[in-house]
Amino acid sequence: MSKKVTIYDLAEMLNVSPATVSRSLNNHPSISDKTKQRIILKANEVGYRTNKFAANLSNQKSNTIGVIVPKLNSYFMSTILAGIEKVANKVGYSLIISQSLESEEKEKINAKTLLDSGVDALLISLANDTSDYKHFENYTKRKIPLLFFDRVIDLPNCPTILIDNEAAGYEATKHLIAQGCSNLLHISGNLQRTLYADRYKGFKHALLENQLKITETNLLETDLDPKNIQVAIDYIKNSTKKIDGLFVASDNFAANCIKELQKVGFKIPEDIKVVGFNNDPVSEIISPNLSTIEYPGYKMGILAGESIIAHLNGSINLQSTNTILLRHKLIVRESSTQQPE
Amino acid sequence: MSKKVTIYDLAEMLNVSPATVSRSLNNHPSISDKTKQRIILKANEVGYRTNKFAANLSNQKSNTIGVIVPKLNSYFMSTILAGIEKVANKVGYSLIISQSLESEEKEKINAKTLLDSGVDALLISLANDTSDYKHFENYTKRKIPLLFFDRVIDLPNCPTILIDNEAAGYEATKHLIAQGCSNLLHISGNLQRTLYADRYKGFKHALLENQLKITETNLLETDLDPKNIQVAIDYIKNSTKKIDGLFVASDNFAANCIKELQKVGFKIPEDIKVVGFNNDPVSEIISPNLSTIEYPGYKMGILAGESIIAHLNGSINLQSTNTILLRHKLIVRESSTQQPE
DNA sequence: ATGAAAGCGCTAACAA
DNA sequence: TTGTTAGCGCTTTCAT
Repeated sequence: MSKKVTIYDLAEMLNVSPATVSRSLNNHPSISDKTKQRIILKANEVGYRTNKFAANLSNQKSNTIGVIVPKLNSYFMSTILAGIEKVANKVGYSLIISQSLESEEKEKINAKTLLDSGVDALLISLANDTSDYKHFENYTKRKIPLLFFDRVIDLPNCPTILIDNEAAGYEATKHLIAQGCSNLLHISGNLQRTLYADRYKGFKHALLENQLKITETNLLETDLDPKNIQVAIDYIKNSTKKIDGLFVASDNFAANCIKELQKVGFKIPEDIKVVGFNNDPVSEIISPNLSTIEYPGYKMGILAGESIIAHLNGSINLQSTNTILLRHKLIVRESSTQQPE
Repeated sequence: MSKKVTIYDLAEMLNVSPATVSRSLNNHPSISDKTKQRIILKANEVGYRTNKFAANLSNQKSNTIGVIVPKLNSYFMSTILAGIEKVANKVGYSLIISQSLESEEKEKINAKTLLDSGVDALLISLANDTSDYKHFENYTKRKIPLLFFDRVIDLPNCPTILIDNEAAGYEATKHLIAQGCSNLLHISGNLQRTLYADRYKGFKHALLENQLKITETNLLETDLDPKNIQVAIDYIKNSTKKIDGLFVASDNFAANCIKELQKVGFKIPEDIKVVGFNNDPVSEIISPNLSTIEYPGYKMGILAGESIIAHLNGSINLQSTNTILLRHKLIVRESSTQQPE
């Protein structure tokens, strides 16, 4: 009874050929509606389920999209994933998701595994660690479309989806300066990733534009892991010139900074004004509420999914659209403004 | 050059049979080490990659585990997923992840899709909506192992991994009572899910034990979505008896409650003491810091992954171990205690 | 220790 | 419109 029924079984039951069954099930135009109906009816009746293994082998495609993210358990990433999943699922693609845990080595292994699994396309946000991109060559070689989002790299023919990080960094910093800050610190992620490098660029641009000196003391490069928040706190406490403005490349890290700074007696925003990044829900929970850059994660996921699927369907040529920039926005809250009362 | 090389190609190159190649690549004992080496060497040299489609078809298994979660973009869920992914990946399983978005209908579709994709096992945390479990029958019928975590249901032969929600609810409530609360409100999730029903049971148990009357006004059933926080705030504001203790089934919702209550003039913990659930990072960001129940999400993921893999390997029989309870812990912070100063 | 050959279940080119 | 048949690439039984 639970023996699997194949198209051969169906063919036999209905006195047609397996090919006719296959065509009917795939709604092939050359089959008469009548037999189509007959076959589909029977198929449902006996609980026929197509064997994807066989179909995949025959088609050399899997209706599956691979995704590699640095970490699954981050609000930002899981929001992007939710967006990707939403669109992929709608059109019948499944997602094979894996995490690199910020390790280049694991990213390479994941890329290989996904390649072997026969994913039709790969979406990826790079690990901080990654400095060599050979593991993607197998994809391009086999013409498997590759799309980078958020943590991107410019590879020939691989589209990227991101925001204008430099502009965002510039706006955040300019805002801090406008609020009266003159000794700014930027807490950055790994500068090897262009998104962080770009935010830093924007930061410097704003300083320069306002005749503020830039030295290496204006930058603290970290892994943005709240576990290591103490490094940042110590840096700020021990800074020779009193830091009065903080631009942090992640809300989560920024919120933890605020909390810890408050513990050691700093007043936010009076002593130090803070702007974060991402508009994570935590930015509205922390008190004072955190100024930040709105980063449309869900939308980015939707767009990444849609782009790759459109490409797989052949309806657009991704090679030509090489970079998609999403709109960001500075959101000003209490953490960076003079309190009126 | 990028033409795919098969075992036939290798066989030809090395003047052996495809069978020998296949056996060598799978490290079959009956092949001499010498030819094994020769074949593996050649395979690497020419960049041979096994075609999973063909292997899957032949083996009728995919080295793939399906996962259905209510929402991808929740700290708690993505933490569990991170745990599952970690162990699965280590032993060569890939994860196909999909989200039900709290809809029974989508859960059913996901279950079907994953079944068709030929997952070797399914891990699932139920949608709030789900009230009928027929969509899992196809799995049990085909002897595909099924494991429920967090949002579980008792199905024959399906193990479940969860914490003792009743005990946790009891402890949280008892703690509030010990802190002097006498008019408690429990903000629950959908009571159709046993985890919420159990927390509520524990809540009632604690009230009863302390001779506190239980009426329906002690319970507010919600979807725990911060978007709908206002419902809870209104409920609290309009309550005839002044609520002085709040046990909320989610930290995220609890944190938003605190924030909004403060906005309308309530003092936390002076007016209302609050205990949340999950030990989400937000619980240490909100001020006052939120008392909560530590819920070992990452560990739950690890365990879910390990259990299902052990079962797939035949090394343990999951049918016998039907329920795994993880340890929880009440964490007391400022949101539920009298401030000394 | 190795090889020959029959599947696994579906698809598609070619025929009818 | 439908059927025949040859793959897709790997695994495995049965010989040798």
